[in-house]
Amino acid sequence: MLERHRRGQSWWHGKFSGYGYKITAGREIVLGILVGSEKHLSAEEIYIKAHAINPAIGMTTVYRTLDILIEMRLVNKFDFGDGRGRYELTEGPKGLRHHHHLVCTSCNRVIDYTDFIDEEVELLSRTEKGLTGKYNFKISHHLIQFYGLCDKCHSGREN
Amino acid sequence: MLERHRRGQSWWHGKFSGYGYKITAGREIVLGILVGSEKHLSAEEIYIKAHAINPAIGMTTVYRTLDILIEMRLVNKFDFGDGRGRYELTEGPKGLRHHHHLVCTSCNRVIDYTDFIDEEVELLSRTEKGLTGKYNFKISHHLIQFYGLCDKCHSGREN
DNA sequence: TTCCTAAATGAAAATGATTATCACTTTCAA
DNA sequence: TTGAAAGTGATAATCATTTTCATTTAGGAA
Ligand SMILES: [Zn+2]
Ligand SMILES: [Zn+2]
Ligand SMILES: [Zn+2]
Ligand SMILES: [Zn+2]
Repeated sequence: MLERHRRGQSWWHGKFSGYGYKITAGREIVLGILVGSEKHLSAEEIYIKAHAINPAIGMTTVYRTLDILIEMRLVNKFDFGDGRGRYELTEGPKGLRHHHHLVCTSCNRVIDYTDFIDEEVELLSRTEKGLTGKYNFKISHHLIQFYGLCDKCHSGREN
Repeated sequence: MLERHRRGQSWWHGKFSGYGYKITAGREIVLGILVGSEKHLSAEEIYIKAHAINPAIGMTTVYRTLDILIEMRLVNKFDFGDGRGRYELTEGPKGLRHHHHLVCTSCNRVIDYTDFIDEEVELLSRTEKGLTGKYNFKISHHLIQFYGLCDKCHSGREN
């Protein structure tokens, strides 16, 4: 699960061709940026980084690449309430763990947490099974977010 | 918990003034529309209904009213991936039950489900407690969505 | 009830993220 | 090597949401 990373061919090459997509410089750079950051990047932030690496890359390619990465389930898109999409690798290489989010409704800060994840995921998979049966829905992934006020935003208030 | 609904004063009047907001015709109509629909309405859909009731109501008021309803935790805003916000009453009058969503990534259909909710909510409240302690985060609400393909969208495909 | 002022409003313009267009370039299988 | 299909960037277009600002209104005080 980890040793395929040091092949000459990057681990995602097979995935791309499996979906009928070509491997291009722009796509490699965008994916590389996501692999290299822990943060939840916006399309523009990715564009700036990509553009710094190779100024030939345009915004359009960033969006289009993100779309196919999402389709291939390599990337998740989130909405944290700040008016722009936020992109993050699904659990992938780098030992990135599956996690959920705490979102501050005041300052939009996002905290990843992995505590309680095992229990949550266990319940989710049971729920998934039930829902799949009852609604004949083919579930591919889930989203869990808690909203509230982070420490900085609720200190100094009474309620 | 239910008897206050048949007062002359609507049940939400206290809530508005408690937050320092005035009660206006536009706000009453917007809230009334949300109370009267099961669907997850977009701002524009609400605007159209509101405008039909009272043509003086503008789009701006719809957005502004939704903002304060969210602030008062009477309404939740969702993102189902179709590029526009979707608004729905939180559990309120009408015996509206707390529920979660199944979102079809192909046709954007949304199914509310309440099955398994009790178990989920029980786990969530334990998780909440843990997260509140560890991250000093004041949690006010949560979001759970499952994504996948609805029956219509995955019939006739192999994977 | 009348008055007064902060709050609320609508129309219109502005914003800003995302998407569509289209002529040009690149990939890759044959 | 080559050609068709896929990919691309610059630019314009879209379109949901927000801002602006002159005007109206809600609701507490008198
Ligand atoms: Zn905060
Ligand atoms: Zn995250
Ligand atoms: Zn569907
Ligand atoms: Zn719902």
